[in-house]
Amino acid sequence: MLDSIIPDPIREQCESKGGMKGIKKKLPGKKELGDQSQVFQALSDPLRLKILLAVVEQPLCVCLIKDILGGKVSDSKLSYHINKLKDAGLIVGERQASWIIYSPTKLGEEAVKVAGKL
Amino acid sequence: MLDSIIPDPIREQCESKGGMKGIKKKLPGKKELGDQSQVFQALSDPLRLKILLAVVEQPLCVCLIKDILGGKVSDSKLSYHINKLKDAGLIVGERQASWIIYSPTKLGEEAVKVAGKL
DNA sequence: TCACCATTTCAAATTTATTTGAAATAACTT
DNA sequence: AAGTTATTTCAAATAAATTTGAAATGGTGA
Repeated sequence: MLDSIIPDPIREQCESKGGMKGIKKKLPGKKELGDQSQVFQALSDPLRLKILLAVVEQPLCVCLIKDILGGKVSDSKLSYHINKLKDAGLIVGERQASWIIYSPTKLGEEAVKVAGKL
Repeated sequence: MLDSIIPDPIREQCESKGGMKGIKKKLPGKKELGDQSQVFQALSDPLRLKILLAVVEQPLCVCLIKDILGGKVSDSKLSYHINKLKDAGLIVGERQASWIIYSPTKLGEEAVKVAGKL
């Protein structure tokens, strides 16, 4: 591949990095890519992002999350999105009497710091 | 809302933060949430993540990106994914003779640092 | 136990994202 | 100008994510 016709400066840069083989080796494997993209996918919806940001401000039960989102979301819809965040490991829910209180995980806290930079 | 029946510790914490109103005010608006989630959505696919990581290692033309991905992607598919990254502002392409060389933007570089933490 | 509230689950309908293959551009070579 | 290579565009097909509404679950308190 490196010997086919490609821009000269690129070829040189590639070779100084061990060629295509060298570059490929630095990239994460299937599992790591899959895990990371699952987290990003959980963050890829404005509603979910807002939910995460909210519980980072303050752990909340589902009904208060709903209140924050402004009434335009059904319970089942909300539950679906909460689950996506949970499955991605961004939040956890703990039962307290009738309610389930959601709070961010370590990963969830990281993620919002990160979101701020983008 | 704050006066309906919810767990006591939660109510107190909320009130110390200016109530639901206070919490809502700290959350980003529609535009900001939308922009951030678009970036996350671009990162939410393993193939795209790999493309971004690759061009961060080394600016590359499409054909070399294709090589890195291991031949299992068609040109049009690859082009589609590259476009998503471009639309999200994570990479830019610059023409050099016959080729278009893709490299990360500032945002793209940030994003990969971030991915490492997740 | 019964009725009630908070939340989740399920399957069907809908929307959005991705894949495919063929055709279009764009720049280089002859 | 015609041919070749790199890359993109387009529309149709497929697949995946989201929304909906109804029904289920699980805890609480009379």
